[in-house]
Amino acid sequence: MDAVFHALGDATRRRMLRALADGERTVGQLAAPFAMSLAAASKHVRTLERAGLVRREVRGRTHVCRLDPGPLAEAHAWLDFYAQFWTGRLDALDRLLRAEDADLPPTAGEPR
Amino acid sequence: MDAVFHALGDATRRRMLRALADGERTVGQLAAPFAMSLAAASKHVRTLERAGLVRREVRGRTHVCRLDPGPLAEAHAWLDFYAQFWTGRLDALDRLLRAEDADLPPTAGEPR
DNA sequence: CCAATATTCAACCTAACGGTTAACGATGGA
DNA sequence: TCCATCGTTAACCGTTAGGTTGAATATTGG
Repeated sequence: MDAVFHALGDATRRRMLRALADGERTVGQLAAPFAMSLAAASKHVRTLERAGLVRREVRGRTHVCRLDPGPLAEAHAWLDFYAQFWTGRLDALDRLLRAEDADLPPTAGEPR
Repeated sequence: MDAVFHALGDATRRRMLRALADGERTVGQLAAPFAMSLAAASKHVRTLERAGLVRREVRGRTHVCRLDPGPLAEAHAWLDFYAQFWTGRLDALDRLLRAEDADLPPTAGEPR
């Protein structure tokens, strides 16, 4: 999760993902739109790969990348928890029910 | 967007958000569950604040924080674009239609 | 007024990030 | 075979991140 959000926290990498949403891309193709060295772009691809967002297939001398949406789905699901706060119906009971599966219970009942 | 995903890319800050989902918390209350100095926790709160995820109200000598779900909704919407890849119905036409409002068109039509 | 509390600030450390350039390895094509 | 291409690796650089400690600031309560 850390790695996923960290990977998404960079506009270059987000744009690479957008490119991959249109289909397979080689590292060179992913790098092309950016005013940076291929080596730098290669590092971004590796970051996406380590986050599980990209899978790579070495075809000859080119590395073909494709999107792995799994971690994106997880991130989406994580954010889903907070949907109660931006959708109109933020029912207090509903929020309380969902609070049961929170990360930790160290800051328990309503303080102050 | 960079700041939002970056803020989410740290487990400490994600847990702080979870705490805030249960209601207002002071900086001290947010810091309590963690084995780190208050100063360190204070930095995390500031990071969340700069990302727009937290709003702070100085009440006397305590700083009361509450969740601002706006940026979370934006992040959620950004990820929504990729939902087509993890939901069963990844219709090629649908994907093409959505691709129109992509970040940039530099890597245009299907290469290779 | 004084002391405790809540929080930030400043200085410092180490590690990671994002970028560069240069060299290397492997592949593909003439 | 020779050379251009694709991509990674390594070394380096400046900046940022995340943590510490210690001092400063403001507020509250007695």
